[in-house]
Amino acid sequence: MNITRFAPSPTGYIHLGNVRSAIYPYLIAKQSDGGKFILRIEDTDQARYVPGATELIVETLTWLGLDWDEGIIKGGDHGPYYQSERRDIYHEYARKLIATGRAYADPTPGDVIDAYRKADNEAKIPYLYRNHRPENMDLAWEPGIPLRFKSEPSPMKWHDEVMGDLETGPEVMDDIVLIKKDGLPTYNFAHIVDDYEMQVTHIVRGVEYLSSMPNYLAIYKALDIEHPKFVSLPHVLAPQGNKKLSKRDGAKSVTEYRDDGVLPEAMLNYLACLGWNDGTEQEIYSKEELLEKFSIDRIQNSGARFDEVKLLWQNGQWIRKIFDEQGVDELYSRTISADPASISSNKANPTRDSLINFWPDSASEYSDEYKKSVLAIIYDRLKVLSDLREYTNYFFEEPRVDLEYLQNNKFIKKLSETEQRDLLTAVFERLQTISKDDWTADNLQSTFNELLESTKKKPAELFSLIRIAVSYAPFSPALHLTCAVLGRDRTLARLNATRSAIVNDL
RNA sequence: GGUCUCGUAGUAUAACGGUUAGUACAUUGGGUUUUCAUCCCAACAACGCGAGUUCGACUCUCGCCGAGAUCACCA
Repeated sequence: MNITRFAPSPTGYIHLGNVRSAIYPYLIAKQSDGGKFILRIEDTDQARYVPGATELIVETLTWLGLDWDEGIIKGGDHGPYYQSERRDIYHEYARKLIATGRAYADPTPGDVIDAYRKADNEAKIPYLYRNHRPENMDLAWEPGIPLRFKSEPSPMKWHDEVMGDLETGPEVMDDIVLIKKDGLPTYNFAHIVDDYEMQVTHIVRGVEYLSSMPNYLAIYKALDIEHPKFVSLPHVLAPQGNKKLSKRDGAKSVTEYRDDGVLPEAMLNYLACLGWNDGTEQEIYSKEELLEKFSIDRIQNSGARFDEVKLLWQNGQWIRKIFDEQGVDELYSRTISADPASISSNKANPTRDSLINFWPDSASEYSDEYKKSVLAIIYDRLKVLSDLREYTNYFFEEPRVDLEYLQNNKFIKKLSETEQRDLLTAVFERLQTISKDDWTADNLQSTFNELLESTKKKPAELFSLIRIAVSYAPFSPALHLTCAVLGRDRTLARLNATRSAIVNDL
């Protein structure tokens, strides 16, 4: 049975680099029988605390469908799940270390410590606090005085589930701070206590913690507790350069992608496969398939670059997949609400922007049924749902007649204006004979084919002319489908409007 | 600087020590009764370098080079 946790600090939004360290532990926990995924908030640094960050974390996980079994909001047997509320627990463990002589109170002022560091750096010797231990090592500790670990340097060996067998020499072990002046623990100490208390079996975190491992291992040993398995994830790199993805360099938050119309399925799929694969050539994975196929030993151990183009490609695949497998109603529900799940499952914590509308403003006065019929013919060319705003205007508002549009078209510009007028007249008159009841895509298709014969025009010429006359858009779905959805009245009116404009121009 | 990690096409990746080094995105070209997109076909394009082990190395070992991480009373 695997117990894992996602333990972010509430210091801002969650970007793509962070989410993977939520997805993988989620998969590891949920693919084992009775496994648990815990959400713990590491808020021991009050200076970096950003109001609203916790809500954003909850919102992101909920949107991605990474529901936790234990943690904030939900509760559980090992709470509280905010580290700031677990002070007494940390102090209890701290006193154990003091009792065994493995921790000491250190009142040395910060500026003195800085001076040590500066001197060592200038002397070009590695700065290690253990070389500067205070004179009085027996000072009684009480909250208000920093508490340090008393290291006993030795070589360390350990196993990492991703990186393999690792080892370091004694030179990296030091007297790290366990409890800060404000009485709260450092991450270094807090996570060890919490993971033990919460019975975590796998610590999944970024490789940046690798260099602290020897110190952590020493603390586990000093506390005489077993450590969980370590799963170190390589970095997600920014599109440019070789830096890891970071907020500083403008990494977008997960919620920004949601607001652009990226589906949670696609985000989960893309990120899970960034640095992991199951050895087959499969590209599209649902959450269920990931749960079935994910394995720690196939996690990549080199950094992976984030590629937005591929994310958007996968999103396009997912838009089609959802339409094909779950139907237009399901896809439509995604276009009017980015996250229906968060609204129902998270009433206690209503989130900002939980209702997102991806349609053009002019669509608001149209029925759901009409919008669904538009969606059904345009969905297979969407990369993100917000493409609807640009691609579907002409279904909801009258396009502006612009003859230049015709003149700039590579097919239509070959036709004279009189030819254009005559063709539109012919099309108009033929379509007029179709009754409202018979105005179906199939009938329109055969009618257009008839017109092709009777006018002796190439499809590229005739269809482009009609297409532009009814849409004035750079592109549109297949002509017969577009006209069928637009309806008889609108199609005829638009053909007529363009024809009149040409006549006036002559 | 110390310590640690990583290194297959532009990107993400595959390949019991034996393959014409595979796949996907991107790019380029072509095909489908219109456009854009989808879809289909094709092309381009990679084992960082050097030794060693071996009949044979992308794969194992060592060195080098390159890239990254970390060295806080931040996580």
